[in-house]
Amino acid sequence: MPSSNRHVEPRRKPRQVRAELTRDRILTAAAHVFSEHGYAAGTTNRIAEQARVSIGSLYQYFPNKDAILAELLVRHVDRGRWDQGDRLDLSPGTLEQVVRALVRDAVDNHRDDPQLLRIMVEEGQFSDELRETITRHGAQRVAQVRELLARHPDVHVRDLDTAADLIVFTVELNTHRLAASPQTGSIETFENELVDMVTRYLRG
Amino acid sequence: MPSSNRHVEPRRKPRQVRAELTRDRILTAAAHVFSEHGYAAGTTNRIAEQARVSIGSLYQYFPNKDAILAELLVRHVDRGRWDQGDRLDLSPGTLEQVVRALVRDAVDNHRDDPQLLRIMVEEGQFSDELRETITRHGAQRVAQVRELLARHPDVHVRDLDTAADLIVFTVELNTHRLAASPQTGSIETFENELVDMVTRYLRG
DNA sequence: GCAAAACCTGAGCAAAAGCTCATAATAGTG
DNA sequence: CACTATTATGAGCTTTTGCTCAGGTTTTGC
Repeated sequence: MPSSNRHVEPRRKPRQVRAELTRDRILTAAAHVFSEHGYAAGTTNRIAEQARVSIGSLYQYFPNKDAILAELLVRHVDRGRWDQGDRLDLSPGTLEQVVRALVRDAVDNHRDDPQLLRIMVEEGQFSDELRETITRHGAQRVAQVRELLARHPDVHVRDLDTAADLIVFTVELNTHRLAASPQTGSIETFENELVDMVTRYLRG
Repeated sequence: MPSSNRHVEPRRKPRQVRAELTRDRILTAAAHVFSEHGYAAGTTNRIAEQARVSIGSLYQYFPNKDAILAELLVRHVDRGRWDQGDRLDLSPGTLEQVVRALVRDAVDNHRDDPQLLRIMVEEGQFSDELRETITRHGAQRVAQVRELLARHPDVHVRDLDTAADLIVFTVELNTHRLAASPQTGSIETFENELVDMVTRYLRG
């Protein structure tokens, strides 16, 4: 392929509704194709085909393939920010209730397309700026959970930082897996056990 | 690229030592290149270059790119099988000791090249047969852990199957992460917390 | 209704990557 | 040493794929 990343800025800015629609069709198709075939095998032609749009149209709205993935990631992060603090901030109740809220939050955040998220995080070649955003986003969440734990009287662990890190990651990954693979056991059972594990850990 | 997977059988069978050596050089180089650049960007030419071997030689021992990854995976699985039961079978001691052994085992199993393992599992396009092998291998391990838990008097969980599944996966994934990313905190601290989490969970 | 702007199309170009094959070099054998 | 089997080489063929551009269609503004 020709050297990627030649253009960096977006192309045309949609001015008509149908253009906005086309853009959305492309993004939806891209999400579908990427999560189905992976980033490398998700060709731009395949995306255009899936979107029922000509390849030319695709390149009117996105300077290159990377930009499409980047846009998908930005959208995901934005949506995450939207309902971020809601459930967690000042969430009261027993430790178990807090943990359960945490798990539910993670599940909700991955409901749309877990495969895609995985690909975005693991296969995408992003700019340093975007990578920075991702990292900061993760760190922010860990910090948020840390504060939550610090405030709860029932939490007894040696090191709050490590604990927050550990449980955020554990919940995240198990959620990934739960959503991604056709699970053998029931979802509720798994959620209960996960909540139990984290809760008992935090209780000391 | 030309349609992959045209040949399925291996090519030449090495009859001289130097051939065996070349084959090994290729595999070693492939492991290096794949874990460095990912599967898609790990080109066969790059592998050959890294192995200081001509591209022609590479294709004398491997029918196509996929076969190289497949061979790497087979080798990994075989090596895993080798020291599988050793530490775990009939491992005595407190629950915490058992769990710690479990964690150490996972760490050891990923020590060689965690990046590569990730790529093999997540980016590789394997035959159904090979996928079957991977799945069976995982299920076997879960079953093994399940038995271990069943035997220990201090284990109190609602559902042994789910518990075994949960902790195998959790330990696995956290190990992945620990090994793959330049960790912020110390390794020991993280291991201790992970062990604590699992132990407290199992204790009920 | 009409011109301009916005939008869409898809054949095809150029680079990249998988892979082949004719030929050369090396190792084994008597 | 001579002869054969095995192994190694790398220029280059072929396919794939990211992406362009010349030209057509639709929408908007007047």
